[in-house]
Amino acid sequence: MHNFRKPPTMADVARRTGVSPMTVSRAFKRDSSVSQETREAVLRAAEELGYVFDSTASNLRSQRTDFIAVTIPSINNANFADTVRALSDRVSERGLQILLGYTNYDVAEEERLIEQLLRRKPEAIVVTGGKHTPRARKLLSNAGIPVIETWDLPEEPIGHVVGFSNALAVREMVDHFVSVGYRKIAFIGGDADRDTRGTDRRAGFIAAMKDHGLDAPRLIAAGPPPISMREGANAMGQLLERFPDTEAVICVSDLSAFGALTECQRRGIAVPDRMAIGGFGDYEIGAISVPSLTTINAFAREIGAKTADLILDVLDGKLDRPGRVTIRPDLILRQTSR
Amino acid sequence: MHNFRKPPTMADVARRTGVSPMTVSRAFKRDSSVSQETREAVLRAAEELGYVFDSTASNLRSQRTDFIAVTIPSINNANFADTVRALSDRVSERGLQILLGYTNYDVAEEERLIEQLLRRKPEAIVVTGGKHTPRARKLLSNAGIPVIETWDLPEEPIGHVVGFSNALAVREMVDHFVSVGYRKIAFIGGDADRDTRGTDRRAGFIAAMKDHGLDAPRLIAAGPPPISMREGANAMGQLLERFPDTEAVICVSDLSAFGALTECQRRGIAVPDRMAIGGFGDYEIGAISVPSLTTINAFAREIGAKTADLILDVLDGKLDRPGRVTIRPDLILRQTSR
DNA sequence: ACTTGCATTGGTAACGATAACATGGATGCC
DNA sequence: GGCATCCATGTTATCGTTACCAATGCAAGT
Repeated sequence: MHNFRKPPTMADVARRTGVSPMTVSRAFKRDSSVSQETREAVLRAAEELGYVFDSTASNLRSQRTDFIAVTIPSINNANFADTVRALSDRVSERGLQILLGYTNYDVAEEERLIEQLLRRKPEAIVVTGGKHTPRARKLLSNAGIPVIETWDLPEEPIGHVVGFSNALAVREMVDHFVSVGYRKIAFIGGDADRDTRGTDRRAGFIAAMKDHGLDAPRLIAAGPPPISMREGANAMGQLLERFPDTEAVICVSDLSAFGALTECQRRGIAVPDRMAIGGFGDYEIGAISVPSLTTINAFAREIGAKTADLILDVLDGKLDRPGRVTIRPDLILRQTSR
Repeated sequence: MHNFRKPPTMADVARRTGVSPMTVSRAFKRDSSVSQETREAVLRAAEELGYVFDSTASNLRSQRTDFIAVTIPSINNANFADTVRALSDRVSERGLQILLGYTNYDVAEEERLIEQLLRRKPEAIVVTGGKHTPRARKLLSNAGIPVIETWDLPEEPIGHVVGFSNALAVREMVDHFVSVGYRKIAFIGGDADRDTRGTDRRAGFIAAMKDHGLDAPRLIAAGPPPISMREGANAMGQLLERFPDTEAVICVSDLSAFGALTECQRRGIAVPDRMAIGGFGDYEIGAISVPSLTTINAFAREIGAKTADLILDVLDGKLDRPGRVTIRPDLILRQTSR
């Protein structure tokens, strides 16, 4: 079963093929100049020996790992997964591989993760969000590789940015809700000090309400992020008890919005007639639930794709100053609201 | 912004601290013997210089990467994400890092991915499923590292196994459905030739039906995996048109089951009275939807945790023969069935 | 006093690929 | 024919860390 001999190296393959190790190295590269027959002979010998290319040596000597480091808050979130998938698909065409880590929505954890990832010497690093510890900022700035902040529009970006304003996106929903007559509007989100995007959305909500001359006392904190469906349901329960006259609620994500919807269904509260609901993120569930969810499409896949384009441009030297790609989220009106 | 000097190495830190590079190296390891004050001096000097440990050199020299390679069918699936998270949390305590790749439910893609991952010289490799191309099997066998197949119970495992029988799990649901009186039971799954776990579940369904003396002509193929909520809804539509007298349907996952449920809701079909629905995977949505979904808990997190335990045992030399950890999925009865 | 043992530190070589440069031979052009 | 050019391949040194072995100093034990 196990093979206890030392695994073969390029030197072994070279000896067997009757060429130099350098030629073997070239044969394993895409576009190096090796004759067709030599390459085939090398690859055949490699296959016979069971040779497996050793990236670790290549990484050290060439000072290239072909890693793109990525941090996301949670591995179990369809929005971030969409972004990573689009990013991964795009950069893998160019031989780059994603090195993924998750922060649990915690900037201290993010700092640890960033340090760990940078040790692996990635070609670029993509972080979700624009809020970081001072040390994390410093690590990123000094890393000497492209840094891309996503899912946010930081005022003082570290390097490149591909994102959108969470506050403005929610504002758009508030504007619409007010325009169709809702006044007593609530917000369901996470605890203020953890989920920075959620906090931005809440801030956007409050500011927008204010601009319409409306107070915003109906704020339900559903716990530390991520806010699950279950927590959304519980929050809706709280909301109905504390502010029974609420007409509409905006939730920090479609997941909590769906949970809130189910709570209404369990309590026999008509949606949207007695209670309107808005979500965020355009998750699949919002499109298919009955009633379907009014939500905001943040174009998760597009964020990933544009991030990939940006990285490739920078690595190709086609972009020498920080790029700033702004995504415009889209309000999607469905059955849970007028 | 960018720092164009060559980044500092251990030698630079050593010079600044007034010790040898070897001592710097030791100071960066957890349990190496360096005096407390030396370590602190080294770390201080490193911080001042902005030194970042270079894993690539370490990996080559020590022949250790501290990577655990993992392949999953899709990055956007809560079950696999749960497994990866549990695995990651557990092994990261020991300084190991997950190197993740996804196969798009395709064994050819899996083969490419496995080869790519093995080049990075991981300490162990975890694959989802027990079906692979012959070359992939060979690559894994010859890799000289622990191989763990998960989410399945292959008859001829390559190395270790942490999984369950997809066929038996579905059988349990069929047994229950029959015991409470359903006879005309359908199955909604993916196309037969791609999703191997889905195919196993379908096979388990057919076999179980047969054992009850029941035919199983009501098989809806909803397309290539993964089967989304939308596809589940479409499949339910097809089912209702082709087999209108169906009493119950078992879906390949909770996602398609929820989609099927919503289609019933749109068509005014009472669940479970006129149509019972069963899912698979115990996703959050199944617990919270109205009505809540009868499903099968495959213990995704436990698979990840036990895989981690197994890997750590093997790496510690505490396990010298292939391990086989069998998970027993659990039938969860909820409101979409009797 | 002398050995033994431990804790701490240092010197040297090596991990396995490839960047940089060099070379031999074929081909093209005037 | 002579010279430039290009293609395919070889030689040498090196990327930055750490395994391995050695050495020093000091405390404890006999």
